[in-house]
Amino acid sequence: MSSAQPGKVYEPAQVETRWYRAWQERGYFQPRESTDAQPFTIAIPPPNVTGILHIGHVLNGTIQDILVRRARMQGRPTLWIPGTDHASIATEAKIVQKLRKQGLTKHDLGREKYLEEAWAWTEEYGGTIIEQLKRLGCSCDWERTRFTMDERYYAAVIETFVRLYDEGYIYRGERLINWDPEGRTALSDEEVNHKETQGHLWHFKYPLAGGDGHLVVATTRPETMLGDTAVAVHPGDDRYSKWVGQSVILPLVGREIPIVADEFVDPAFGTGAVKVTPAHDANDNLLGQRHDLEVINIFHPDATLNENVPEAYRGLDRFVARKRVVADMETAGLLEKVEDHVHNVGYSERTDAMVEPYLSMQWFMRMPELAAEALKPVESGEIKFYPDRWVKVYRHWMTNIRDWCISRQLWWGHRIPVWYGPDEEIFVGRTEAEALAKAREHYGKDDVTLEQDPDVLDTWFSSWLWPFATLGWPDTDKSDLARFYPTQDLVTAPEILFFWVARMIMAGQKFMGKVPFTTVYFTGIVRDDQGRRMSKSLGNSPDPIDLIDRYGADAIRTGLMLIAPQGQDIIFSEKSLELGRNYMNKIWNAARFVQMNLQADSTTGLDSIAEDDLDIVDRWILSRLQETLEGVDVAYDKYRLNEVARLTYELVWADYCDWYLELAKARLQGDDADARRSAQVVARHVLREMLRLLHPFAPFITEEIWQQLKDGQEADLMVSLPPKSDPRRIDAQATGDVSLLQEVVSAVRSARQEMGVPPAGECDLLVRGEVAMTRRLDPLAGYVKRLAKVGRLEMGPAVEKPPHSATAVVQGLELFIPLEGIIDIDKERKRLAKKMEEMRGRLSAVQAKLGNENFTGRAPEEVVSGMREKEANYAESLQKLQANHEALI
RNA sequence: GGUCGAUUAGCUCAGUUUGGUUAGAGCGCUUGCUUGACAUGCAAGAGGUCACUGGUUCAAGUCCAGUAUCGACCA
Repeated sequence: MSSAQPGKVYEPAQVETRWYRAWQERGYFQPRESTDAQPFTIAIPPPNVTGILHIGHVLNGTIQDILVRRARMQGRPTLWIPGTDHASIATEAKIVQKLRKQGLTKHDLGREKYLEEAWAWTEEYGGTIIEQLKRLGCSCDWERTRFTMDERYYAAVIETFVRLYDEGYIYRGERLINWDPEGRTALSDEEVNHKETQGHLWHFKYPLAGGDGHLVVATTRPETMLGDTAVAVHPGDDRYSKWVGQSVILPLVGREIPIVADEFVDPAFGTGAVKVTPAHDANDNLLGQRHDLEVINIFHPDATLNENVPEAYRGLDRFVARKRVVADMETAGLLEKVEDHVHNVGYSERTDAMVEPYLSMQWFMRMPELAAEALKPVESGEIKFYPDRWVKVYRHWMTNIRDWCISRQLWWGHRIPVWYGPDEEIFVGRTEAEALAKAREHYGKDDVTLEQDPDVLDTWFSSWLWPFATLGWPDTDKSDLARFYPTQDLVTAPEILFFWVARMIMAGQKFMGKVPFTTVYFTGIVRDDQGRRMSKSLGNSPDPIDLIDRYGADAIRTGLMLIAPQGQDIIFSEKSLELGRNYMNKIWNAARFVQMNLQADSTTGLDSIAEDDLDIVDRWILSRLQETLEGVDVAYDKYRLNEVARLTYELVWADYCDWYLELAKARLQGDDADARRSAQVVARHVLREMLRLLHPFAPFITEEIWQQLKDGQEADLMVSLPPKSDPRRIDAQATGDVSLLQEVVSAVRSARQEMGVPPAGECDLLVRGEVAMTRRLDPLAGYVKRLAKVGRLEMGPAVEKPPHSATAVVQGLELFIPLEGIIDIDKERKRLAKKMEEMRGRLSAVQAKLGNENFTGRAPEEVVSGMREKEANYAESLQKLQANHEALI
């Protein structure tokens, strides 16, 4: 693969498509064949099949790809399984909406035709998000892409239902469930979002049946009064105790209903008397059971009123009915007052319709045992959460869990494998034939007609199998399953901790006998620059593909990771993408520079240079590289990817580009052939190691540069090795001396700039200090001259301060820059005064500590001696600054 | 109401796990620079009572308690 002469500005578009295709063609996304190394597997959190990529997916996908690419470079057989889920309710809502535009309902079409529509929809929009993930650079094994409605996956879902039913975990019952009148389906508790809503508290008078006076009840939902079957008060409430056991006449309906006493009633809320609607409120339902109250359902499935209410209200929508009831009560003189009231109202996760507690026959899964089992590995640390505070949230949910309503009144999904006999007898089977066989045996005859349950299963009832159903379960002998289960890391948003993560753990234990992963990384939420959650309705969600077009995938990945601390929300702004883009451009140009300086004999490894031939700045950058590698390993172990990104960024930009390459120029552009070659080899070596380090974050640009720098026979970077750690490269002497050099250079630059020395002109520099110090600086003199634009450099203990010079003090060294005719004495005096001020501050802070006997007596010896050393240094510096300040003429 | 998180420079955030240099970065701002890799750049500079109040400690941005504000989840 060849590319044109690299330009000054990195252009990602062409590089990215070219490399993605090449990797795919070379089969790098598939796990390597068996090696001794332990496989590394990640199952993607399946996005909705008809969904499109948003910035949250970008964050999530980037993190997974970083982990996967690192593992792959480490030589592990690596598998990232991609796929999508069918998003039963969301997809169905879209299709129903589309049909509505054509004036049709799904019932007009019939189940079969409807499902054809759904599949057509899936074909049309499905796969978009998969293509988008490719643009991001995700190294998923696309040949193993799975969909929860695939034939094999479907069979796995049915299999689990049958097994769980046979074991008694799944049962059918009439319960008060969360009903979504928009989607016209039951929901699980987790699919209900509670939002604070501004409402009212209406005070209604209910006349006593005895004909003498009335009771006042307060309610937030007036329309449900039509289904009231009691009024309740607290048993200890003196205001009402005389009426307990009597009854009231329900206004507008005329029904006589009892007044009951129940501990549940809060005497302090409203009037202390509440209306009781057992069919439409969870608490009222429990109360109704205790008092054996009648249960009157007043709603149709679409939340219009049914035949159980007076004729005038029938067919009205619940919100229309609310107004009508209030108006009628007012007309009847029974509305005492209305108060503003903020309360929590449940809304459907998917359709945002107000959820109606609704009495209905549904299928449920018994949860407490599964939950107790699934709590153990998280408590014991077998599964680790990052950040670990989610353990507490998990524990709370797992110990307060309720049974899971798994049936949905939808058609798009896995149809419940239950058939009913003419007498409603239940037959469960993997196929109709299996159910029929059971039925024939049960009834003792062949001529049996069965009807299948029309409902489908909750989407999460299929995605909880994701880590093993994607690998071929229930075919347990399939090699994928044996080889890649359990997976290692899961990367997901905390909002689906209960929906998905917890249930996957349960399913893994139940069906595989092993937990499905060992690490769960919870990402934060990506917010806009005003801190708001990204959402379609707000229109504040940028299109990631557009961003990739404009900045490049690498820039987005690195930009995002630099600002994404583990598990914290991210305030997204294009500024961070600019940062990423500039960073990529920086690397590009560093590589360009290195290449421009390479000669045929310098494309060799570091070991081609004798240790003695390494310059001190070579030893320094190699030491910095090593420090970074060690820090990066620690950060990876703790899943602190932003720290990995930051450490790498600092090495690349601050150490390598700003200092090392600038320092190396002296040799690269000099006449000494050996020095030139060693600089080339080290510059190339460190660059290559940085490419390895950065590859998981920025796969495209690193591969592109790698190809330009690699030896002919070397592997592509993506399947190459991680950077090689070598603790012997840590070099304290080089680090110390180079940092002295940096301080001297910075001090001279600062004085020059502040005194207004023309940038192009050279100045002289005189350094006065002890021989031990100047000797350290001696070999670096050439670098000082070059970087600080110094002409004549003189060092020694006896150096005289020339008149009219600017001064600086660095680590006890006095720097004099003669500026005859240029220096502004006043300005220099102020500059020095400021430095002295700063130094006095430090000195007095240190002296305060040392003056405290408790400190000298109780702090560790090395802290105290360190402090004394500091005191001496500060005092010396201050004294020198002061002397120079006074001597300023 | 319960639980958890956040509060550090004008803005966005690191740093808090394991208390001990002069609290860092990017953006923005000021000044200078067409420096033979890069103006998507280089150099220099300004900018911080680390939300508040107490406590522990020789020592607190860091540990503990409380308060305030914002946010998330649960009820």
